[in-house]
Amino acid sequence: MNTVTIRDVAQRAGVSAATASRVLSGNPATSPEARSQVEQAARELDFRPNAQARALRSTRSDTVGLLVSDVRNPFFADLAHTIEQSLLELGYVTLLGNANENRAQQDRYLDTLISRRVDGVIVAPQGTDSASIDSLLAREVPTVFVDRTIPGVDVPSVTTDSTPGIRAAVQHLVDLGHERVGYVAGPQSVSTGRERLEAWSAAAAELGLSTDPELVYVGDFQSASGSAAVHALFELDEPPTAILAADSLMAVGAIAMLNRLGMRMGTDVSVIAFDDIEWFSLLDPALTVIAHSVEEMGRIAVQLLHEVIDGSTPDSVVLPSELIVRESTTRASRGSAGGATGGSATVTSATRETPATRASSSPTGPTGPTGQTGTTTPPPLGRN
Amino acid sequence: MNTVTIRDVAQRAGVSAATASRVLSGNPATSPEARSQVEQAARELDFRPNAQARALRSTRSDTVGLLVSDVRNPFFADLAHTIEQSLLELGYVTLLGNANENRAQQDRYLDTLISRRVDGVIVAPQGTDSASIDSLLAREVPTVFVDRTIPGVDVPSVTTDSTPGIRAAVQHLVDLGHERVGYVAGPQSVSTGRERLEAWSAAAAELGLSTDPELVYVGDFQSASGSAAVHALFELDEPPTAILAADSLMAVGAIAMLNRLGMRMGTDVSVIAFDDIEWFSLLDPALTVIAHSVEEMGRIAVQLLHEVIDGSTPDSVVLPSELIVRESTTRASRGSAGGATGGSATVTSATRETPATRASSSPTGPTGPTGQTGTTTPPPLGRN
DNA sequence: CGGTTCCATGGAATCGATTCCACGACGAGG
DNA sequence: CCTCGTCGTGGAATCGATTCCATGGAACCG
Repeated sequence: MNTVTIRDVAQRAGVSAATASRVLSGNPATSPEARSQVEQAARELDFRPNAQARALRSTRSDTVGLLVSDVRNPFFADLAHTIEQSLLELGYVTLLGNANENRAQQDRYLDTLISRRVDGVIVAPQGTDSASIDSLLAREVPTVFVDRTIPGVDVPSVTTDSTPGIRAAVQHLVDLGHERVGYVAGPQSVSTGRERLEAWSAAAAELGLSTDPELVYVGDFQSASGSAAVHALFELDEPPTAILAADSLMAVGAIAMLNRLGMRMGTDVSVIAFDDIEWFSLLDPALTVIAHSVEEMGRIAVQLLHEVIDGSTPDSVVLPSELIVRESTTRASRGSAGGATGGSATVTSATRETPATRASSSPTGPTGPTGQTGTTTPPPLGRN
Repeated sequence: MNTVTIRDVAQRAGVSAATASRVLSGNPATSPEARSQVEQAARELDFRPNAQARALRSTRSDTVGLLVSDVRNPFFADLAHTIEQSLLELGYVTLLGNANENRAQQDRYLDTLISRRVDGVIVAPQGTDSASIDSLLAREVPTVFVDRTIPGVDVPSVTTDSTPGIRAAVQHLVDLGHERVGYVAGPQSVSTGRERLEAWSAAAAELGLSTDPELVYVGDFQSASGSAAVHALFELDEPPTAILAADSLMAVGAIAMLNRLGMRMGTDVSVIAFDDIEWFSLLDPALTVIAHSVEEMGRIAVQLLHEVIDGSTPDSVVLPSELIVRESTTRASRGSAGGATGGSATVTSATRETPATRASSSPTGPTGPTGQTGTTTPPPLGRN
């Protein structure tokens, strides 16, 4: 590895290393001649400052660590993308790590982030406690939680309030005459898994769905568990007439298993997924979903981190969720009688989602606090 | 930021910094007492070595840069995932960057990777030339190309030979009676975009599809261009009866536009996509695709980089592609007469993909060289 | 015209871990 | 008993950029 140091640049420019450094870092205390000489020398030598040496001395690395649960989950891929873009605008480079929905791997990654002295960390945390997260906080590394939280750990966060979306979904299913609905829950070691299950249970009890515990299957946010859930739910004596999955990957697994079992989504079984993914509207029938804005979440996470790095302690933000009704939810069918879905191809494509089909959940006022420390009014939920 | 240095550890252990360093880096020239003392002190102080200082002195950062074109593209998300996991096993941390299918952003990222003195770089390169890539090579930074190459730049690479898959796809469409097929090409500034278009043109000419240039629409590997392509293709006087899209995102865009135009995939128009994505088989009808193994590609990329870092210059590897026939391709329909696809739901799900439906492309011998420097026999194509 | 301020500059210290080199102690072999 | 080799150890140099501090010259003011 050929290596050009600032001393080489200084020598070629006929100045000292100190002056060269000042020129290259934009320090105003430099003469025009020195400036042009150094800049030319740096260009000629294709000089790239050693970021390690710089960080060592100046205790800034201009690097932010981002730890997501699973890049292959489209929700986190989108999130990683917006966060990375926002950080780039602020001059930070992103060190992206993948926890694989696995606490050991999360901790391994956090340890290297600490070693690298990143300027800040954005985490979608696993589990309920973690030695590495404690370490992070003990060292006062600026940290922000995104999508998920850890109870009792006081860190600014951006999360989604799942309640309005789930409540609207339950209401929608009740309106369609469903009584037994299967719920494919996320892991109870993760805050979103717990909150969504609670919201589900509360809404089901209040709005009159069956609260039979057999109708709840606890998965792990990965697609295989969605398949397992559907398999289990349809072996019950009284199988459900609809399914609600707590994330997109489990929804994918669930739909795959429905197909395998020869059941037609929208006709035989209604399906709702949490998380709106671009291609969910391409399925036939198009999937009814509970949506929340990934872009918003990513932007706000970066903004919060920026404030934490600047020394303030911003309030946590809770974003709303909303139900988007498409075609995968229809009137409850007794036995396997066909539902009321569109039959011919042309009708199907004519009834695709329009703005009017959205049952939005009170997008005006702030959503209630969900155990967060401080809660500011959420910005309006925009779709890219 | 509380900071514990190796001197603090040494002092607490009653030894010098040199000895502490030796203990912590596993140097055998240490006494058992020193070892236990230092280890205990390090544990008590929760010492994390400053990776910057270490890298500065030892000229190793144990970090590899990975530059993909777009994390939101499921193909690259999967690729990033396998590469990251493989690198982790070798003790490297991955610095993931996103070029956004944009050369300026790619170069910006490569510059910071050079500054950080990463031990190696894995790139899916944009464009046909790049000052930053030249810089990389001039500095002799170990580099490997993945999925794509840059002509004339001699760097080990793992790529897919698109030819057999595309040829099989064309043959399949010819067998179904199609004559006019729309091809949604990738950007011609990217090697895969060029190679796939060439393979397409050659196969079309040879096997008897129309070579009308109006049937080729050049997109940019992102979904909006797939939509635009379909929009344009179906305004032709003689529209195509089938569509082949050169990547998954453009296929998504194309399908969305077909739906919007009220055309039913599989019935009115046959569709084939390059890249097999998990949920493509969930579409109804399930999508016929040209597949290649992401896991293989990721693993091999890491292995190549490992060899380059060790000082050898491994041969490039070319992986095969194969056609997987599902339900989105049916006999050519004249006008809008219905095709021969399954009508009832039960039949549809009964005819889902089985191993027997795969028309594999000579998986035994090595595929011919496609302009690569050296080409080794590709390993067998396994699916997770 | 003398003294003060301002400014560009270079020398040297610094960040924290690694590593070269020298030193003392101890055991073995002559 | 002396010497040589081995081994654990500490001091100091090192990596490369930044930054504190001192310096000398120019400009400015009374």
